[in-house]
Amino acid sequence: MSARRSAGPTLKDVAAIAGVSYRTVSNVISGKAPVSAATRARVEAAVAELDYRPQLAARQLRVGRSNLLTLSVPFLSLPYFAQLAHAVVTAAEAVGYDVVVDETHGDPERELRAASGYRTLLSDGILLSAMSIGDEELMAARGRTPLVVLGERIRAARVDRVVVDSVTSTRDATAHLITAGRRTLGFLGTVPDASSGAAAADLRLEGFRTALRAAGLEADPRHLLEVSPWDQRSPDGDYSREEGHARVRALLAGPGGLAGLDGLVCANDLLAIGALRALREAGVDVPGRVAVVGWDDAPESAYTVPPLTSIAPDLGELARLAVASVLRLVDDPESPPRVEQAPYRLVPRASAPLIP
Amino acid sequence: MSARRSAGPTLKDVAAIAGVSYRTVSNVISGKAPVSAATRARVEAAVAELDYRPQLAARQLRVGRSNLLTLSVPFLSLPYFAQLAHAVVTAAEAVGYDVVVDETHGDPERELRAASGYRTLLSDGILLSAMSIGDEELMAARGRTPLVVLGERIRAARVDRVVVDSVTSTRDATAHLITAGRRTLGFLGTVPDASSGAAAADLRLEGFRTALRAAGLEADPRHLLEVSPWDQRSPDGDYSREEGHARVRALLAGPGGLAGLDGLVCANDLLAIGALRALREAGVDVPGRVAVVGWDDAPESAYTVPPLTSIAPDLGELARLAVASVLRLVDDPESPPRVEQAPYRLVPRASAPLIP
DNA sequence: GACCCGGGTTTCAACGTTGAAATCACGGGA
DNA sequence: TCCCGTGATTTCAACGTTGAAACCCGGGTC
Repeated sequence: MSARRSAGPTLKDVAAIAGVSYRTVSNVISGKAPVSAATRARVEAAVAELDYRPQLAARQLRVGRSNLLTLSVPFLSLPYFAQLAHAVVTAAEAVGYDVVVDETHGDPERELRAASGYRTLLSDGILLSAMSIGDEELMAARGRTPLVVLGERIRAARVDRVVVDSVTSTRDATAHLITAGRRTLGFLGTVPDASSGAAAADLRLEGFRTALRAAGLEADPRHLLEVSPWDQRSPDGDYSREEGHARVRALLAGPGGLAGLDGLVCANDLLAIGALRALREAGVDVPGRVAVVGWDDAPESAYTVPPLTSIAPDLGELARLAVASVLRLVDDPESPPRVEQAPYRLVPRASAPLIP
Repeated sequence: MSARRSAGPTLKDVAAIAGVSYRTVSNVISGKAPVSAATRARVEAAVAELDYRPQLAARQLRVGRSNLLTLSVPFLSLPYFAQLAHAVVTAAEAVGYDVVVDETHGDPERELRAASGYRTLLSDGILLSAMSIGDEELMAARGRTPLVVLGERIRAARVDRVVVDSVTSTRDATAHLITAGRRTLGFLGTVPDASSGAAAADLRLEGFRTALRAAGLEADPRHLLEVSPWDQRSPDGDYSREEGHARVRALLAGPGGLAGLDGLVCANDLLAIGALRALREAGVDVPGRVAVVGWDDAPESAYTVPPLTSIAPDLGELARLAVASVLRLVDDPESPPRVEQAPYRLVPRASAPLIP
């Protein structure tokens, strides 16, 4: 026997029981038109009896809205994106929207498909956290669905974006180390090829350099630690704890060892957590000998040994701005693109105390 | 000026350009009916020219499927649920489904709403990870939408479930400590009120006790550490690092102190991570004096100090089983409910070595 | 040469909802 | 008494797609 379509009562079924036209039932449910108290009561009873639920597909077909947003991120399993997803779901819910989560695994093809709205045809808007694709590709691939880009990888002026300023935030983090008296600073997380790598990392490196310049310092090239190129098969990408661990261990094992390094700025918290482990394994005191700062303020960063000083982006605000932006585009597709900034703050912890 | 509906070309638009009936365009796209090579080419050209995308709402209305599943979890920001969401999205994608993520915050009302399918009317099935509601409530609230429950909180026979065996897994973890020579064991994560608390925690406690009994041991009641009741406002629930930290600190500060405790089984990794911090702060050597095991194998657990021994549920398999179950229900709503088990394994790390 | 077959294509209707406009009931004002 | 207005309700059509069935046409078959 073939599986029948799951029936489900319709407006007409409810109407039949309540003894009214199905349009009246619709009126009761939507509240758009006035309905007498008596009929309203009858209709509501019938709705309850049948456990009627409006069929969103039909409604969407009629009104052209699905009240669904798509959030596209590389990996939901990374703390940053998990937090982001949490924030976006919360922000969307506050305005009556649900969120479809799409994972791109950092695959350029999947990111393009996400930008085009391919798998998500029924969503009213797309929030895309890009990791592999560039401006031109994005602009070429985007479809009619309103799109807001999260993060600084994309810099095209013609698309809406919500960002946290990587340059100034990392500058602040670096300045924090300098204020604490650190003079020989390193950066963990440079990327081999600027075009294929994560742009945010470049910007953070730029912020690092800006702070050094402002203090009249310069970084030893040996202290700019490059991470491995992106690997599709790795579930964690190249900004992982493993990568941080491996890079710092390599530095320690290298000819110069630490070579006087007394402060390490990491492109994100996971790298920093890996770095902490490598330093600990080598018996290097943190923060005594080397101070460490991260970027993300992952929940676990308050529980590392020592607790990690980090840049905490305001993801709640980021999500609210992003949702507001995309809904603005839904209302008015002609609305000119904007770039909005979400705030951040430096969270000082023991890995980089102000008094050394 | 009112915002116009975002137009978007339809089958008819494509048909007009290609010079065929719109039904033929549909045939080309669905591939259900044979189409000559010539017309296929013309249609495909027209599709490309207009950048046509089928309107899923209309398709869904017609065929009664949305190819959308809803995953409902308490908090996406907790590592376990983030990993779970990742696994579910991946498993769903493999069979052509997208996933809508719903966060309940552990709110019973929201869990019931999720079970009923209220906010997710257009999804073909629901995967619910319940935290607050019980069997009867769930059975009363569930609607027509196929539902699969994840986890052991719900024990009703009349609903499909996919679980990881909490009792035997925690028994294994406890036995691991006993094998390593630990004799005075404690459990972190008992819940004050069995009915309102997390059932998984009860089962894990049961597994803990089973292992003790099998070894002829008994737990000192002082070593059964109860966590605070669930608090809606806390973003992390009662199974948090903070809670683990606070409870173990309280034990250490109490009259008996550790009182000989040499092994601690934790209901999840976050509690264990908090416990590790409290022990470290008090100068208690782990694993020298106290061995610690967790449950979850959160990614960060490999990077704690010392690295945490943990039970690793196979979430990939869990997700695949869950998706398969719910799709089976979609195909055949009458299909009798099943309970399926996902495997787990013990991941030994330094916090609980076999040789003390 | 009439008939059938089947690939290719089209016509028709329906999925469940809502905007727009028509209809109805009723009471108050002229 | 008649008309109007307003609140309440209904009729009508349409959103874009697909299942079912009809249609068309050229090539065998007898």
